[in-house]
Amino acid sequence: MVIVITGPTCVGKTKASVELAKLIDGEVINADSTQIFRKLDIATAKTTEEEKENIPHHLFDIKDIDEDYSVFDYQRDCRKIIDNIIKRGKTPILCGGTGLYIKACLYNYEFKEQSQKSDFSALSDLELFNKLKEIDADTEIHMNNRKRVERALDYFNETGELLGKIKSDELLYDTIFIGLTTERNILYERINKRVDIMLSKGLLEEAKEVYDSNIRSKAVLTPIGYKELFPYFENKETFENCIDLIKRNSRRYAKKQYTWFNNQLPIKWINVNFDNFDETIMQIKKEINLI
RNA sequence: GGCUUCGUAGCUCAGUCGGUAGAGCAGAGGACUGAAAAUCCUCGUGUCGGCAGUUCAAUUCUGUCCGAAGCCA
Repeated sequence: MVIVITGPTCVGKTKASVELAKLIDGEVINADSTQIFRKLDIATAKTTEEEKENIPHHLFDIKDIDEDYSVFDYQRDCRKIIDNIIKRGKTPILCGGTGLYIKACLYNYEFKEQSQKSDFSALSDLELFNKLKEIDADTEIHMNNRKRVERALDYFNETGELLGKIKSDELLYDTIFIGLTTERNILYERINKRVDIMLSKGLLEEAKEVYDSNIRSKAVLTPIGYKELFPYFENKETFENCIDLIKRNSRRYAKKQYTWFNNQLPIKWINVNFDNFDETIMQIKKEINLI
């Protein structure tokens, strides 16, 4: 059986995964797109060595920030590790908030091995969209979502299939999806407070290091907590405004995660008891035993 | 105490030469197969500070009261 511990940012997934692993002889697999990368520690709220409590952890710190990594890679890597853990008689616990990674790994998402990005830069958004309309007259992809329009065209050229109309509703593993949650305003307070805690742990220094590296890869520009501080390093924005932006983007991220989870995964939601976390762990355990 | 300016959406403000109002931000909802902490879409009724007057009609003009800021005593 595979256990997924997910939910919005800042609900205590990390802690829950370790506590649960201790209880059921499990191993934790990272399901967070940003914690894949080395050096991105504080901003991504990565599990520290101390927090791991000797529980095996997988897919953390496996790439440098100038390297590329995508859902395709994750699917391959994660499945390999899941199979290995199960073979050894232990329980894999996927822990993280990147819904797409979780779904791509556990469901019958089919990616083709050889994929190339075409150069569409000569075409305007409208021209590109019209090309997509030719192959898929009633596409649901919006014209302004250029990234996805381009991907749909490439996908059609490679596979002859229409992106967005692929079925992926078959679960490949016996899985239980646990979603940790709490009231929206409590979560937002926690997020705001955590950014301040991150600062006290050295977020500014970490961000400065990333900034000074001059690397502007996906790994650097995707997480919340670095790019927002760049204007401050360039004296274009006040420190306070940059920090507020980090908090705001984190709150929006949490909201978007709810939208995704509620519409894409069969999640069993559990209200976190922050004052008595053991009780929360017991609730998770109870859910697992029902299976 | 006197004078001046201001009071409009959760916040910052715009506007109505009198016909009950709209931007940005915040916020909410949604989409989702190689950037997913990404990318993209949709959503604005609020005693226009209170009361009274003029008017067919006042958030807009007038008076007064309340509140805020500034200047003069």
